[in-house]
Amino acid sequence: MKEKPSAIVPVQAEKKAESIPASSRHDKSFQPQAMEKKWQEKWDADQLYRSVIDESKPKHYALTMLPYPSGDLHIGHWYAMTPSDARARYMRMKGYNVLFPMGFDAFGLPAENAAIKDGVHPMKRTFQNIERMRTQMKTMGAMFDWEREMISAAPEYYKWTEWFFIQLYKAGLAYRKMSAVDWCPNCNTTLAREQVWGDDRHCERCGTPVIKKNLDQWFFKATKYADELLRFDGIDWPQTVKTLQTNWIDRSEGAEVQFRIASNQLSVGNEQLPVGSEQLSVISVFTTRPDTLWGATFMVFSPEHPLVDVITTEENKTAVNEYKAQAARQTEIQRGAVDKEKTGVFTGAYAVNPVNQARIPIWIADYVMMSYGMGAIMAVPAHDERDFAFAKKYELPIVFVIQPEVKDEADEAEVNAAYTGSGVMVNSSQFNGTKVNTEKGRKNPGIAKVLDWIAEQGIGKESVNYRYRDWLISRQRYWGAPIPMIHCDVHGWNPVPDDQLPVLLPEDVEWKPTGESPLKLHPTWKHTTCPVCGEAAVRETDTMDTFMCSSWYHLRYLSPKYDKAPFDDAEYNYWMPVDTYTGGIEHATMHLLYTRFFHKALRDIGIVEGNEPMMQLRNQGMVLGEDGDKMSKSKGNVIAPDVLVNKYGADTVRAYIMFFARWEMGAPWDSQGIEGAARWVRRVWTLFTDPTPPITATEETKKNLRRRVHQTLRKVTRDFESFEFNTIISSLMELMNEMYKAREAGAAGSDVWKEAQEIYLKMMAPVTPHISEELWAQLGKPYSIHTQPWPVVDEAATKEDSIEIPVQVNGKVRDKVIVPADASEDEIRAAALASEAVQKYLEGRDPKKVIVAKGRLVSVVV
RNA sequence: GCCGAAGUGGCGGAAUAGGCAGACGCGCACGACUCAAAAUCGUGUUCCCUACGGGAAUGAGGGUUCGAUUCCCUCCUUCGGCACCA
Repeated sequence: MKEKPSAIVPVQAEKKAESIPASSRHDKSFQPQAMEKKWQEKWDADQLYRSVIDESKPKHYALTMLPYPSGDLHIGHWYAMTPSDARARYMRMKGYNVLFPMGFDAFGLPAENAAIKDGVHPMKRTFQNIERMRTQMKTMGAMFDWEREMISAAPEYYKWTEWFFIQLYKAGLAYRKMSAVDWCPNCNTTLAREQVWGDDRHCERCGTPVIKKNLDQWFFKATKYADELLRFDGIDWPQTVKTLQTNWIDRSEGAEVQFRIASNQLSVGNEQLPVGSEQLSVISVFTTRPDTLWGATFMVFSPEHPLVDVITTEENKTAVNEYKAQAARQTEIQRGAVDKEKTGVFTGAYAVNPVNQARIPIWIADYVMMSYGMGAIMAVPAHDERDFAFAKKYELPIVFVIQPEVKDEADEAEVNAAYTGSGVMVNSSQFNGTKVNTEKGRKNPGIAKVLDWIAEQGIGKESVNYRYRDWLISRQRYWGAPIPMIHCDVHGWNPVPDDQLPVLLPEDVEWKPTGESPLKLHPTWKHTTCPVCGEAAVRETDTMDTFMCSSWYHLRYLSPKYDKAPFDDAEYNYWMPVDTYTGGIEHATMHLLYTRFFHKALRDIGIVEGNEPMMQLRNQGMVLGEDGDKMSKSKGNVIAPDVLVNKYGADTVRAYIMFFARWEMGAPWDSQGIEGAARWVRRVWTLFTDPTPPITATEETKKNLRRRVHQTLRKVTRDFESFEFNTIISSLMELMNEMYKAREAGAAGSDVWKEAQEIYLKMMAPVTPHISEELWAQLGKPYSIHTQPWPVVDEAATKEDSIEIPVQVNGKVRDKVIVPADASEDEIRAAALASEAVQKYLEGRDPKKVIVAKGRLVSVVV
């Protein structure tokens, strides 16, 4: 056995390898960096990737999620963009007029935080970063049409972001409300519900746990579209995204039931009733189990419920206030801990169960959340585990109203736990004997009957509740699109008139680490006049969530310089909707849900058409560091694409990105693995550029080569259609190996060889656009390969003459027989049974059964 | 707890319709070239066995089938989402 080399040796070896540029190691004629630059400049000069309306061709709008201009292009950007580019290029060759634009999601916190640190204005920094990233992006050799670039932080863009806000406001879809909202103490701003993540409820951007604050904020009425957002008709989106959105919206069917507060308990000795208390005698609760109403033996209010103070009796005030204070001190995480023991206190008040007039006590407990449903519940301890635990602890009555059909179980259940299974209703007056199953809503016969009855009696109604909340738009930050609203003491809130748009961000702002928005602190900016009366008024100083900017950017690409409207109708009519959208799945319940909502809102306003903005969605995975961890500067495992491009050229980086993992899965980066892609690109170069030996190949060799070419074309075409990029590259590698063999056999230079070369370069062109263009030119073909039609499979050529068929005996492969491809079942059977190996295993016995899977396999059973 | 995705060699991964498991590549080993190394080219490379030949193997166990990575059931692990949601 060989010893492993000592530690010194590999270090030296590495050093040596590093010092020689990979590209010049063996083949002086292959200089990818210079060659790539040459073609990029030519494509640019020729406007090869300009996409303009062409009614003679079918259109294809390919969109990949736009980046935030952080300042440096990351390998993750390459991973997202270059396969999307390859797909767009493939569609172009298929005959589509393809739009594949790129832009920048340029508002956002990092630039503002950096400004607070070093005083550099976010505008300056952002546009510098964009310059740099655009230059870096151009090294990818992607077919981006830079004439259509949009930058969300540019006034000519955010003018229309503001305009859209006003359209939503005018349509009644934007409103202002005081409520308890999520606040990130690090980012010093509120966040939308979707932007709070994980068990510890942290900020999606910076990871800091959020807190609750009561603030007056702007919201979009996204919940109006909850039901429609649950439907994905006519769109080809990954099931995982649809599931994530469905779970996020979390529709639950049930009933709203009204309980009267027992009047003698109402606010004893309280002279001044607060606003809204005239309706106090009735309180609504949401329940998914109206069939268990007869088992509601108490009510529980959330400690924050506004009516708690009103209903609490004098003798219970101290305990209630103490409990409220203690609940307020706890974070939502502490309160949300599932295994926490239930606690609560009695308010002294009673409610009346509307179905049986039972007088039931009202408690407060922190297991009831103000943020869901009505902030109050009817408690049915017999049939709800949480209510059961609570009732046991505080010795509240437990009345079973659903009886399992098997009696024994019932007896046992009554003692130990709540019963949540199916059965028949009992103790429920006229409903006794009604069957109940475990379905939700009307599908459950018990629930359906009770729903009808409570509606008749006027004590409740069928109702649907969602976890989904309206979209909180306000951000207390400078670097975003201003919310174009003006407040006047007399006329309230009014939109900025259209002719005053955009409301520009002031440039002369001071950066103070106080956490307050510089817009608020600016001495003059917010002072303006009321659009209604012309008197002094103030501007809204909050800006918009940047997800607002990205909700419509796909529309701005259509006509980024258009100044009469957010987009030009002619462009819209030709290009929309987006045909293929690619990007990360982390946006499933954020951007991808916001943009669907936004589109539906615009549709109802009459600005856009159709029910969905993006017809097909595909998600790529993530490139991890070589250590398998998420890439981060602090871990030092970041892979820089620029370094790779300098070493290998863009084609190799593109090819490796498409090859090394299943695109939708992602995988850890492998610095050695990229050598394989580099080798492939170089070997293709060598194959095409080495002098051609004389043609000596047999007809059979040529026929076999042609067969492989067309089989590969069929496979590559199919894989492009289905986004299976890794097998595109492996198929191309295989065909290259075959071509080397065919060359060895003297096929080079033949007509079949020339066809193989042509098809090979065309298949390669979407993946490695530069070398394909170069070799295409060297073959003397007309410029450009990227405008060539995708080759057509010659099905006849793909047919095999003879096939090798494995023969199994009792499930194990024992031999392989070669038969003509068109052999009949009988012929295949005969050939298989004639095999010596098979005869050996038969040992003279007759086979019990012989199964012939035509063209595939023979299975002999003894 | 609920919902979803995924478990295949040393590694990334492949396997149209239930039909030869491990394509392609990395790595490794050996050989050619070289004074030598790198690069390049060639050969081999799932594991086990006294290696001719045979056996086992796609997270584990069971089932359906002539035949299961693929279909069904139970379980385990990892990742992601949601969660006292009424």
